Amino acid sequence: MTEYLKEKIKEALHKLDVDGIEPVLERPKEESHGDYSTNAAMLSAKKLKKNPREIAKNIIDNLQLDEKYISKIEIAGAGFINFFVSPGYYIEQAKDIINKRSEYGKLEINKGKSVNIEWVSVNPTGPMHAGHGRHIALGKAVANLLKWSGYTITKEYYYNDAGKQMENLAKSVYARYRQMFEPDYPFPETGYVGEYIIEIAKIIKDEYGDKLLNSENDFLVFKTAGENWCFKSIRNTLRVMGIEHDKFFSERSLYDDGKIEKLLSDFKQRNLSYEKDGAVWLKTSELMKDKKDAEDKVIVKSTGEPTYRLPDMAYHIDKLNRGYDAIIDVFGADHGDTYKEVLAGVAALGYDASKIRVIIHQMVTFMQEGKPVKMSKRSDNVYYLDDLIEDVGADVAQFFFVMRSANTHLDFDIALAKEQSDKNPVFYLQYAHARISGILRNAKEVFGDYSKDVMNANTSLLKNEDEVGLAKILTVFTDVVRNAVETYEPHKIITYLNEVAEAYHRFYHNNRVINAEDKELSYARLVLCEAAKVVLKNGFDIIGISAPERM
RNA sequence: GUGCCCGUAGCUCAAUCGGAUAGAGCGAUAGCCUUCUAAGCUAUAGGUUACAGGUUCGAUUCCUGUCGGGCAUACCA
Repeated sequence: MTEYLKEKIKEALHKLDVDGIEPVLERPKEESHGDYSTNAAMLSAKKLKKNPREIAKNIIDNLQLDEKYISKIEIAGAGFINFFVSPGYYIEQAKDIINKRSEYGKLEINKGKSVNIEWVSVNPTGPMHAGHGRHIALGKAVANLLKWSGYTITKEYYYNDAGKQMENLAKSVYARYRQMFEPDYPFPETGYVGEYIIEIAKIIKDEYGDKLLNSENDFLVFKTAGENWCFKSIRNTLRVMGIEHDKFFSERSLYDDGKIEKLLSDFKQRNLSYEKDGAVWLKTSELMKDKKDAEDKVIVKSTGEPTYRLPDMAYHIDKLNRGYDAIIDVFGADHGDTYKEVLAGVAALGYDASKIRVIIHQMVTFMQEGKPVKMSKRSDNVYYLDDLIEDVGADVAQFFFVMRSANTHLDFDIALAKEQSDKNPVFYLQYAHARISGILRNAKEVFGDYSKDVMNANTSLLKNEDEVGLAKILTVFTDVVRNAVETYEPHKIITYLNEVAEAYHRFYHNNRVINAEDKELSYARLVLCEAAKVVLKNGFDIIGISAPERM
């Protein structure tokens, strides 16, 4: 419908010799303003040097619309043109929704294109903590959105197995192992203090006994054991969250393939890097001219080890070379500044960095009884993601993390999330789905297998406010998905589903669906139920939560 | 100090490229279960959109400044 009206309005504008403006078509909040509204006349006012209301009249005179769709057109306010859609159109759409089922809402805007989305990418130095949850849930929902927009998608996990952090892990495990024989053996100042390190150390002790006590200079066993243990933990949590990556990309492989050295020499060759104080610097101040006080950044430390920037750039170049049409990175706000340097470096070597889109999300504070939950890596006072999922459930966690816009700070109310009651916003949505499912089960008992006949139902019987209102909201799902896709904002789906659930609950409350005495009306209303179920289910799929048949 | 994000109802947050009377949930108050799931529905109260300017037909949205919060300002990633 949106497309249809837009097209028609443009045609009319063309006839009035107004080209090159993009009229906005929106759904007004106020019902008396119609179902769709456009500001086309206001936008043309300057060009035509006429009163917007007068122009609006001219536009309408030049509009050729199908009466089956549009029942009334009005000019209002400063020059808005309001369109009233025929109720019958909405009702008719419900059958269409049922036919499309799991395809309803899917777009083709990115059909035939490929996208790579990289997220999670937690280094295997420990189990994931609750704060990772937002990142994980958001990435999952964005990945779903990309898929719905038509992309062929590759989900990727990049992990740093070459840097200091892995060494640190190895040292920590070694220290815990040795402490089992020598309780006074010192634990490294910057070591990982979590309980899990002791667990890993025990595994090593079980396998090797005391044979590795003198391996201060060869941490390989400890590193490998640590990495394996941590990855197992991480993957397990991801599995519980319903996430499976297609590819795990190791930072080390970039070194092994010589890509780091190649990159370094490329920068040198182009005179984009220089040596100072024993380190190699990248001329980021020149590469990022639009940023006022950009400083040059170190890419190889004076110790000879590259900083994270170099492998990060090499990694992105690798992805670009793999030929994706788009590359998505999901980062927390703590990485908000650094990716710009990485992109600048990539672009400086002639790669098309505009293909890379970075989604930044702000941090999370977990609230318990009105107070923030303290988390400290130093003291092992960590709220792990596994604990959170155990406390509130995977669905609830997923929902809460995606519920809010990513670029605003999130307060996660654990008590509210735990609440198995009407206070919990997840259940409001899932309950609508379960409720419909219950009615459909009932319908089967009363009418037998009704599915075929329902498609022939006499939907002209549906005309009260609740019925039309529900049908109306169901038809805009595709527009909502498109909007969410374009902005990479899955929370918009939740806001919308809330409206769907609201419309359904109201409909349910005022209209009995199943009535053995009135089969015709029952069937007509079952059409609405089926269609509402499809929309809820498809929406849940995108945000990544389950669609319960019973609650 | 500087850069990024944010400031909307008592609390947590929405608000379609700048649109019409700024909306939900929680909390508060008052109602609704002999009828398909009351995890529901209905109604009421609650706002100078942090503050001060600017841009224009029109600003929560864009620009400037002030105040307040988060993150980043490493040869950690």
